[in-house]
Amino acid sequence: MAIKSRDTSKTIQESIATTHVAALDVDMDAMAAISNVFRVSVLFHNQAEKRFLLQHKLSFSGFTVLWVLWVFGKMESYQLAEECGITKGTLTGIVSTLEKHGFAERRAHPSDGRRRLVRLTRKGDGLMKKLFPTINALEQEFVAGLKPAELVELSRMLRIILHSQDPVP
Amino acid sequence: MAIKSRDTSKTIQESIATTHVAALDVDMDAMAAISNVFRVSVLFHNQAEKRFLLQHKLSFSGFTVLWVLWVFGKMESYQLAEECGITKGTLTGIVSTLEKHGFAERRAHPSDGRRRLVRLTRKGDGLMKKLFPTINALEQEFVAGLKPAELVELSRMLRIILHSQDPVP
DNA sequence: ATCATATCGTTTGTTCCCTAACGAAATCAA
DNA sequence: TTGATTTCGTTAGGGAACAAACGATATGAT
Repeated sequence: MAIKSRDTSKTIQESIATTHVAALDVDMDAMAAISNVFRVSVLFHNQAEKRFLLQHKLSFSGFTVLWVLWVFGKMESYQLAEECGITKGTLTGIVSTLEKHGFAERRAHPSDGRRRLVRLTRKGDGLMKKLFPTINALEQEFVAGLKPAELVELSRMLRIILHSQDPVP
Repeated sequence: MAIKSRDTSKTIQESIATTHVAALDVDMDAMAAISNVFRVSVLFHNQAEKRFLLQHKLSFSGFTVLWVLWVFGKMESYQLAEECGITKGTLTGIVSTLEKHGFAERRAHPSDGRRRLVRLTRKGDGLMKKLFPTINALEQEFVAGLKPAELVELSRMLRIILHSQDPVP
């Protein structure tokens, strides 16, 4: 059985791309880093959907919305959209889908007739209790090849990127 | 003027999430790492689309297809889809959009009547020559807060994750 | 030569995602 | 109090994403 963990070689795609743009004035290291962030992101997204989410009629986006509701409790739509990183128009569709499957519900705001409150149903809460550890296990599986110190270092570097892109108020 | 680079503190979202799941048996470091990979990915995607791509009637996916065509030359559809990490059905739609805007074109395969060859038009090639350095500049902007050695280390760790998820043939 | 199977690109149907426009409700001004 | 503006959530339209099914073509076996 071949040992495949701790393989740090370039992927095929990375190698070909590197060769092709070698003549241009390009920062290869920056390109490699961002490209690999994308690949990990897409890979995790697909794995999570196929292995755990779709069998519950849940898209990754739907799971994200449920997760935010689970962590923050009931929320108003515009906050929820902000937190999930999507627009309010998109959120309307996702919450409608979640409502159709009985995972979330909309309520009227007690004092403001324009606003709606979104919250988990009992069914949605139960689903999250079951699903969250599963997703976390997948996260562990993804980073299993990294040493503990490396893992912390990875998060730290990503945070540097995130903070550097913070909108200046 | 506040110095905001090299900020390695947890984001607000990370803090709240951490507190909420503290009681559960959860690997916080794995959760933080994957979550932050996602945030960087979404952030870059949105910035690239809004600042450089949409003005050319190009989606991020469309740009990806164009990029692969630019690097690999003309390709058959099924290879192109594979390389872009999307399904062939999705690729049909994207190539149709690219064709509509004159960036790419479909040709018949010389010997196999089922296959199609996709390639850049002159207009598409010119667009990539202009766009690629711009995107690379955004990549540099994103990782500007990292020291050169850290940047290399970041790519290395992401590759470990990618290779660990390689499908076993 | 014929029939069965496999492969390739497209189409179909659902969901997601955005921007832009809209109606309802709240707020503010005069 | 009336009228204008702002702030909500929803809707509309287009592109993107997937799986599944569908023709057309190629290839294989008999």
